[in-house]
Amino acid sequence: MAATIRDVARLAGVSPSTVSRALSMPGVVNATTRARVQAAADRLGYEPNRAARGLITGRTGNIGLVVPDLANPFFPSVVKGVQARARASDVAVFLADTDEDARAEAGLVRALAKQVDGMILCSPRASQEDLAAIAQETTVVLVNRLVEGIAAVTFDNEGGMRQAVAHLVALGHRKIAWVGGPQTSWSSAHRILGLTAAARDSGAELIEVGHFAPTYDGGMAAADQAVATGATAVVTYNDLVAIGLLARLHARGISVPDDLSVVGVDDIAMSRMSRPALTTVRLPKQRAGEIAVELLLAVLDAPDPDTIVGSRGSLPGELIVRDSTGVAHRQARP
Amino acid sequence: MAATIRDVARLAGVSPSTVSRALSMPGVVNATTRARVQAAADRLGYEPNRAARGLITGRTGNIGLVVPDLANPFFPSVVKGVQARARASDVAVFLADTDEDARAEAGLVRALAKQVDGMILCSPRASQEDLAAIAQETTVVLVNRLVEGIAAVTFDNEGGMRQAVAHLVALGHRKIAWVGGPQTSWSSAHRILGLTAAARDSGAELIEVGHFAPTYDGGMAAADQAVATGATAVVTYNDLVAIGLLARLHARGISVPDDLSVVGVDDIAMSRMSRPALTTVRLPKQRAGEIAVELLLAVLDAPDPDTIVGSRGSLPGELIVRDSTGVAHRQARP
DNA sequence: ATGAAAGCGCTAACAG
DNA sequence: CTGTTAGCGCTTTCAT
Repeated sequence: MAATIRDVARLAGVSPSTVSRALSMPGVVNATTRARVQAAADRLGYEPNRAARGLITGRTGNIGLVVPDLANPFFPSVVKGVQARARASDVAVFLADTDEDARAEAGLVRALAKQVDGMILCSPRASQEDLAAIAQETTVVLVNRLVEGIAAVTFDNEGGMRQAVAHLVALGHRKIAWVGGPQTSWSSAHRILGLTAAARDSGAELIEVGHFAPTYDGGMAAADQAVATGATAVVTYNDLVAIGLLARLHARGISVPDDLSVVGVDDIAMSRMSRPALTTVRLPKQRAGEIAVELLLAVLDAPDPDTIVGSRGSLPGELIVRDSTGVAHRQARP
Repeated sequence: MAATIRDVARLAGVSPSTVSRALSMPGVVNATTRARVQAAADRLGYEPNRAARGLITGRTGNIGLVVPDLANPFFPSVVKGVQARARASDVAVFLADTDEDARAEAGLVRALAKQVDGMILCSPRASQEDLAAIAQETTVVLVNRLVEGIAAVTFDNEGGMRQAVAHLVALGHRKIAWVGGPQTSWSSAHRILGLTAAARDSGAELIEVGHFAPTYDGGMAAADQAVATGATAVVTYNDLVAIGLLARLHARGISVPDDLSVVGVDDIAMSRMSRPALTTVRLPKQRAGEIAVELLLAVLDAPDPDTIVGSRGSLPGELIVRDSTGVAHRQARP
C-alpha cells in the first residue's frame, strides 16, 4: 500500500496538517520542520492522493480532452500539444475519442465532468445548444469552433484561405475549385468565407464542388467532380482529402501540378511525404493544444472568468508551398 | 453545484446508504424504494463522484495509458482501441505522451499511479528494471514488450517476418536487406530473429543495414545503405521508415518495385496512400489496445492475478501485398 | 430491508 | 508556527 500523509507525519514526528502545509505552502512552515517533513516524504516515496485532495479543494488537477477521431492525424497533434502543456503544469489529462459521434460526445463529457476541473473540446460535433449546456456544467474551452460565451482557440481560416488564393492567382490561376468538408463543420464554413472574399478581391472565379468526408476516401470521391468543373486549381478542406484527390488524379493520368494544382489545409506529416509533396496551409495544431490548456487554466483561476472568455486566440495559418502547385496550364509554360 | 448522494436521499426520503445500495447493489433493496431512489436520482441528474467512491473502495474506475509518441501513427491506433474498450466498460482513460523520454516515463507513471487502478504501457522505452519496479507499485499491462512477470499483449513478430520473407522468396528474391529500428527496441530485436530464421530456412541471404530512427527521416537515411548492399528487396522496421526509404529511392531514380522491392511493418493508414502503395505486415494495433484493456481488467478482478499474467496474448501479423513488391530484377521479367 | 456511524486521504478553520 | 477538529462524497460494517 502506498504511503499516506499520516505515515509521513508519524515518521517526521509532526501532525498531518503540518505535512500538508510543508508540502503545498512551503513558506508557512518552519524551515527545519519542513526539511524533516520533506525527508520523510522522500523516504516513503509519498505522493499525495489527488482524488482525496480534490474532494476537499474542489480542484482535481485533471482536465478532460475530447476529440472526434484520433485516426485523423490532425488530432494527435493537438493532443500532443495539450499533453505537453498540461504536464508542465502538473495536470493530468483524460482523453476521450468520440468516434465522430455527437451523442457520445455529450455523454462522455458528462461522465468525465466530475473528475476534472475543466474540459477541452476539440472540433466538437455537438450542436451549439448541447455545447452551451455542457459549458453550464463545467468549464470548457473549445478548439476550432466558436460558440457565444465559451472560451475558444481557433485558427484564422479566412486568412489562411486568402494566402492560398493569393498564391494560386500569382501562378496564373483564375478558376479555382473548393472541395468542402462535412456539411456541419464550423471550419469548413469559415474557410469558404475566406475563399469567396479572396476570389472576389482578386477577380478569380470560385466553384464549390460540394461536401465530402474529411478523409482520403472523401478526396478520392471528390476528384472527378473537381476535374469536371474545368478549374485549374483545387483547394480542399484538409490535407487528407487533398491526398486522396491526388491519388485519384494520378490514377486518371492527370498530372499535378502540370494539369491541375492542389492545395490542402493542416500540414499533417503525410503532406510532406506525398508525391507530389502537397502545398498546404499549415495550422499550428500543437500550439493550439498548448494554448487551449493555458486558456483553460486561466479561466479556472480567474476571479471573473468572463473577462478571459472574451479574449480568445485566433492562430494564423501559414502557406507552405510544395510541388503540388504550379502554373495554370501546362500549355502556358514556355 | 452537482447533486450529491444526500440530495438524492433527501428527495427520495431515505438514507444515503440506501441510495448507495439502490444504485450499486439493486438486488438488496426493496423494489419500490429502489424505484423511488432511481426517480430522485434521475430528476437531479445525479452521477456518483468517482473520486469519493474510489477513496473508500480502492477502485477509481480509471486506467492510465502511456505512449512514447503520438506523432507516430502506430500509437493513435492503439489508443483508439484502448478508448473504445474502456468506454464499453465505463472506465475513463488517462493518456500520457512521454515524447520518447524513458525517464519522463517513470515519472509520469508514478504521478498517475495514484489515480488509476492500473496502467497500460505501450512499447515502453523504460528499462526492464524500471518496468519491474513500476509493476510493483501498480498493476501493469505491457503492449509490444515482454518482461518477466508482467502481463502483456504482443505481436507475433517472428511470424510476421516469416510471411514477409516467404512472399519475397516466392517472387525470386534471394538477397534481402533489413533496416532495423532503434537499438533498444524490443520488437526490432524480435523481428530480426524471425527474419534470420526465415532466411535460413528458405536459403535466402539476410543483410542487416543497421539501426535507424523509426521515422520517415530514418528511412531516408537508410535508403542509400540499403541500396549499397546489392539486395533486391528491403524489409524495414516499420512503415514510416519504408515510406521515407521510398522517397529517397524515388529521388535517386530507383524504381520500386522494378529495381527494388520494399516491405514495411504496421500497415498504418499512410501505407495504402503512398506511391507505390506499400506491401506491409499488418499489425492489429487497435485490437491490441482493446485486448490490453481486457487483460488489465481481468488482472484487476482476478483473485490470483498470477494465473492471468501468465496467459499473455500474441497477436498475429497479416501480410498485405501492395505495389511495392515485385520480382527480383527488372531484367528477370519477360 | 433500512438507518446510524465510521472512515477512506486529505485540507481548512480554528485554536493555541 | 503547529496541532486539533471537522468534513469533502461516498461505501460499508453494524445494528435494528
